[in-house]
Amino acid sequence: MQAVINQESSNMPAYDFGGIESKWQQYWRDNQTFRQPNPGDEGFQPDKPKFYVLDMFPYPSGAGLHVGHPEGYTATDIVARYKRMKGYNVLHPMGYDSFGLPAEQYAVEHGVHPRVTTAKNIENIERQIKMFGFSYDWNRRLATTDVSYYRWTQWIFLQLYNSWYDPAANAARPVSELVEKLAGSQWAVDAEGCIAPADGMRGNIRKWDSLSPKEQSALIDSHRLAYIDEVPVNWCPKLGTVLANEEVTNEGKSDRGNHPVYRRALKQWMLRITTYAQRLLDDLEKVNWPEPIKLMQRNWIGKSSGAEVDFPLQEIASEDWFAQRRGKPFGEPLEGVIRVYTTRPDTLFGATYMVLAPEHPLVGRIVTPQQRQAVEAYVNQAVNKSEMERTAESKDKSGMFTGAYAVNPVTRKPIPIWVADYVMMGYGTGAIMAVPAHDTRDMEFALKFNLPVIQVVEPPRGQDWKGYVDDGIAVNSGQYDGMTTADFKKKITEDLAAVGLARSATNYKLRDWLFSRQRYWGEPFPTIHCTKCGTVALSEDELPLELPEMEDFTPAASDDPEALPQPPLGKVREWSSTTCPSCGGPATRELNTMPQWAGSCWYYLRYLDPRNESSFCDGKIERYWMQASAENPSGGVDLYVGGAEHAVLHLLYSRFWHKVLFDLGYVSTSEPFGKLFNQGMIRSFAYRDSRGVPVGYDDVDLSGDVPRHKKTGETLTETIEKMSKSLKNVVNPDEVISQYGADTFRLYEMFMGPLEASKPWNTRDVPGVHRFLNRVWRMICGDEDQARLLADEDHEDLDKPLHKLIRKVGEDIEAMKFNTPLAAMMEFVNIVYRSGRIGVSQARQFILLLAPFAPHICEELWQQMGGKETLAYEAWPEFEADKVVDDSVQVAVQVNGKLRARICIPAGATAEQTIAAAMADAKVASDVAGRKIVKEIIVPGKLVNLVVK
RNA sequence: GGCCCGGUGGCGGAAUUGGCAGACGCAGGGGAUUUAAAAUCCCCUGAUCCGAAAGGGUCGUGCGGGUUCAAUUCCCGCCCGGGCCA
Repeated sequence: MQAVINQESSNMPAYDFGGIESKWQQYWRDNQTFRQPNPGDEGFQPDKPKFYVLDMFPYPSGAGLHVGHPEGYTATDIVARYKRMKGYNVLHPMGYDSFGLPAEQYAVEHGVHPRVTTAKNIENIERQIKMFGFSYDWNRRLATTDVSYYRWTQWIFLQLYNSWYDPAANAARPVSELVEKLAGSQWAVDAEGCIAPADGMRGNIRKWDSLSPKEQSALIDSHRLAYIDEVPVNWCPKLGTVLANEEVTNEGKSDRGNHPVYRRALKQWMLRITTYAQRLLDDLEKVNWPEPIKLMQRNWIGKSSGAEVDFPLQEIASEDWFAQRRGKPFGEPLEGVIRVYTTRPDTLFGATYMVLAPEHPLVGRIVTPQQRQAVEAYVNQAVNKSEMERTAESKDKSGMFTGAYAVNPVTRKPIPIWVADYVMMGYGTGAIMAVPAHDTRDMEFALKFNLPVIQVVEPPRGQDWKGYVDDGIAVNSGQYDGMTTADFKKKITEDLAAVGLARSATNYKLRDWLFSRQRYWGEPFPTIHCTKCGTVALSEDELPLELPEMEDFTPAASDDPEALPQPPLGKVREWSSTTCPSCGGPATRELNTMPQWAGSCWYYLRYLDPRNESSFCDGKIERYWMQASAENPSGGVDLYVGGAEHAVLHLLYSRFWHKVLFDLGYVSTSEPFGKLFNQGMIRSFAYRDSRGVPVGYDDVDLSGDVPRHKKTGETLTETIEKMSKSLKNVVNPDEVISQYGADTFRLYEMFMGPLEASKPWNTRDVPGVHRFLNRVWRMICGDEDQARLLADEDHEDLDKPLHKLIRKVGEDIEAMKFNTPLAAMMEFVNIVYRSGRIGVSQARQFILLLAPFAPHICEELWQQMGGKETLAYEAWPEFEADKVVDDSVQVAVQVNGKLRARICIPAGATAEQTIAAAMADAKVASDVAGRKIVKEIIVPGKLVNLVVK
């Protein structure tokens, strides 16, 4: 070891980041440094604890990587490298979310097959990712477009299709179990088609064997977790596809391309995520996620509780009718009854009219002849509107009187029934009681159509009751006057339930998941449609169902809103026409494909066992990598890092699939991601001229006190914005790396600020961290001008700073703080420079601390100091407890809260000694002189505050 | 409109969560080295006032109040920016 210190040969070259980075990247590749064996593989070390650290995999767009991607990837890489040095088996994979609409759109526009453009984009983005030297186990690489991957996506779809949600087990169960129960008569079907244990049933029961085969299969289909339904969807003729609500803008245009979107009822595959609403909500308690993300998921699931209340139509609402309801069960609504869902049953006395959703089946039945024409016209235009257009509170309310009346079950007064598009068929029962006095939208509607407004809630003093929507005290509510909102809700629900007019009910905003796209570039559904047998699923051994080759895969785009959807797959006749696996007759394949979310729903599981051909993932391997630990009590991925833009959809869909797989026994944890961390967005400076036209960086002169246009000299405005091509403020990682190297890039992104914060990229600051790496290099190697500071013997003065640094860096990485340990390492290097030397063993420890952040330079310096192989598996340095405490401490002395002096006293000084030392200070003494000390506050080792009068 | 984040020097940010505000870095200034420049090394750098200087006073974490010996941190009200949901 001593031999490496040779002051004679201090003519080392300067820090050559380019050479060092390619050298070590090649070393890692050649030596398979980051290959992580699975349990059962050769070289697997079962005695080590495990750590699964995952990045949200990128969509390989044509534009390649932007600076936001490597921010999260660097953070996870630091954690992965740190954990390896701490003795963990670390799973750290990377892959590509390569299906989806953008890939196809790109391919459509450029006239190249999506497979070709996708492969090219993956190649490019992988080249970019590899420049950063991340310690991924590239053997586990996957892409959602790989046939060997999507065959298992199809397989999971089959599991969904072949399962139903058993309310008794509160879990998904195989459909075969359901059929068994029905066939064995333990379970039966009631009049409304609900399936339940037969012995608890009342009313008309239908037995399984009394049903025709068609009825049987319809009954089963209506319980599958994947089912076909005719639902109003966002149909975009121009893109030739339906879009999810979140793919439609507030203006009712397509998120991509800004084309008009129409509401249209289409037969679509749906996933019954709503059956999991409660568990998706409850299990948020188990996971270590940022609270705002949990809150967003809770809001999205949107649980509310209230009551369902029946309002009879005026013509049937006799005293007899009400009397007959008494004591009767509150089953499906009877003929002539409008059932509403309300979260505010306490405002029933203020319900002055009712509103049906335009799609409500009763609309056509109750409308009076005089009103029929107007109502039908209204309904026809309303169903074309998007949900966004209909629900926006700012939107002018519209509606139409049906001519019919219902009777308010508590006041027994007739109230008019309207139809209006601000009521959604998909929420609650599709009908509401309107209480204009205490509901914002009902109030707007009542004002517009001149409907009565009755106060039933008394707000706290000083507030206007009109439009008061919060809790208060009941008024104008007969015997209930004076009750608080909470008590009233409970009481009236009970009272109405007793007379057969209401029941308490829970509602979720969450809708079932629309799972079809009229596109080519997605996973084909492993199902066929047979005229005789209906929808039939392929069996598992028929997978994968590969996408057929196609020349012209463009969807049939049209400007005609009435145009029928024509999925591109329909053009491939030889593929689409097939035979029914059930009856052998002619059949067609499902022509829709799955949405992009499908592939990203479960990729974290495939990484565990990516080459398995007989299963999506081996159970033993899954149990090892997903097992719970003290730091990760829920189990699952130990650390998942990505942008907050996936807070709701991807993370909710993944959790849903994972729970289904859990219920069916395919995975061992109920939650996929134990710990989630959201990185902030990296934005950058954008410059605009006086007309507001964006100006690119090449044309901006920043040398003066204000930014100016280089050519015209015009003063420019500077803002911080999301990077986008149109703003000309995109920073390209390739350029930064070629100029400063990957280590500098990694350091800069970590040094910018907290990972979770949104922060501006400022290219001006990049040389700062580069300078730091140069200083580290020269500290150990020196260069032409400067001798190294490395010495054989340890420098005692560095002991305490080094051990404090070891503690700090470890603690901060554990806490996902990456900017502060770098600041601390800079301080340490500054100390070394000032003190003039560092011992080689001290330098080795320092390099190990820096290695997760800047791995290439550290590998090189490690080798320079005698390391024979990679430092990736060197033990993380341990700090010594006695070396992180100071002998003496500086204590601030305040008089009446104002800083007056700083004194240096031995650590562990008593209160008396501290006060004495403080009083001994001339400044303090003169300040206190002649005044009475009323109070002495002592914070040991930190501060003394003398309160004097 | 509701909910959730955030607002600290010229800039990015730090502050053990109630205990010395401004670590570290950028930008700026000074010095050393150099024929010179770059690079490098060392020092200074919140504002303001007093002082020739050493030094010292006052103000200061979006704004206004409050709690406390002590508030960037806790409470109330407002302003601004961002996100999510309407």
